[in-house]
Amino acid sequence: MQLRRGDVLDGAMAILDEFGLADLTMRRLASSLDVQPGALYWHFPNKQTLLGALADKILEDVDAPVDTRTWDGEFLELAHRLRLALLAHRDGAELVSATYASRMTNARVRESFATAGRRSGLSREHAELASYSLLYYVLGHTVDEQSRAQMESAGALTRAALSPDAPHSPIAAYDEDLLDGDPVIRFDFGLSLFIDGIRARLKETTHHP
Amino acid sequence: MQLRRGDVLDGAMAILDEFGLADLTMRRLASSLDVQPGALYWHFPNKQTLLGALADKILEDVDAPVDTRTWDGEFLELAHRLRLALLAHRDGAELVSATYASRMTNARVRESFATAGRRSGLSREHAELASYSLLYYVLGHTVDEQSRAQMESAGALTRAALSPDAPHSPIAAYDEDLLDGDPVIRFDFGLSLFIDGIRARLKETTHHP
DNA sequence: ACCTGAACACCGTTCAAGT
DNA sequence: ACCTGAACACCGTTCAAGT
Repeated sequence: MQLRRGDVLDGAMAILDEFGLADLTMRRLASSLDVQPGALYWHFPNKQTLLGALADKILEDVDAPVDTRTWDGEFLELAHRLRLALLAHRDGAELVSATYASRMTNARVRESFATAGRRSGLSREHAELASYSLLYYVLGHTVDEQSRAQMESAGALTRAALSPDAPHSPIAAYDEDLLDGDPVIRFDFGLSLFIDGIRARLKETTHHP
Repeated sequence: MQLRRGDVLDGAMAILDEFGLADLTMRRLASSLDVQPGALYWHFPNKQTLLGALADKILEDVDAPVDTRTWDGEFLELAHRLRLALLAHRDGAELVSATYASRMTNARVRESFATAGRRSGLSREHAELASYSLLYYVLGHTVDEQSRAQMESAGALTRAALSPDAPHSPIAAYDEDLLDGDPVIRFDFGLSLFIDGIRARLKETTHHP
């Protein structure tokens, strides 16, 4: 039977989940689908585009309508959904973050953030800016969280083993306990910083009109 | 004369600045230094470590002592320094962001953020968490800003030309003007969100002790 | 101690030719 | 329309052997 665009994407997702982003090569993907590498280039112009489509698939349901009456609840819901979608696939955060940076993924999630920002009372410009800030935070946090989790499951690597050059600074040492806290609580802290920041901005502009 | 570790780093930085991260390969670096590729592996165990050292060099002066009496001024100063240091080299933001994610760069900048957070009155735990949030924001913002600037200087590529698959959504259309605003103002907006968020948290804990 | 030469095991992409 | 075969121009890394 013929190879379909969807099959290529499914095969790519399977390799991602099982072996990670580093092993997701066009050649490996081709051989897992029992075709020659060149065959993939009939369905996708290049690897970057394929990864973009994969990122879109990961983010598929994140921007579904939110059932909340408060704007801050909407932010929280969207941010949590995004985080969970990224964590649902091995290297998911890294993949989406990289394809977002290369503008190969659609920006629907960010637009949802912006819509929530408008609902809060922010101007269009400020809502847009806030949406970028929030996206950067969620992506950065989740890339970090996921890579830490994967390092741990890969055999409890120490910081020293990973960067033998850098002297283990005394400040870095007391990090440990914090890094081991509940990831959702850590995530929510940054989120609350943002939301409180937005709230402060709203008060400012409504008090002297 | 003999090849020194510093020469390798200088050569790497020269390639980065002239040709970008994608062209910074071990083979290209070796030939620019008139040595065989294998020679580099006497000075650095692998490419990742070399990039880590390069990232550290880019961040060298960011965490110098800050001469400000207010904690928010300290945050602003550090964040601005970090942004400028990243923008000072082609693909600097991408490089530092990637090596930070792979934990091959020392985290001194983040620790400076954390110190400023403590000075504001935040608990150690909250100061640490805030420092991560701020770092994610600055890195994400600056990667985005730099890649946009480089796209523009590379010949005014349109969004459509870069991602021919994704339908140009109507919402994305009114972005344009915002994206063209003063980058520093855009940057400061996100920063102020954070700082106001921290301020809100401080009020909370000091009002009912 | 520091580097060469040469190999190993890969990459992404292109494209004439086949069906 | 969809894919094969085969090539092109690269990668990072290793390691015996040289000086």
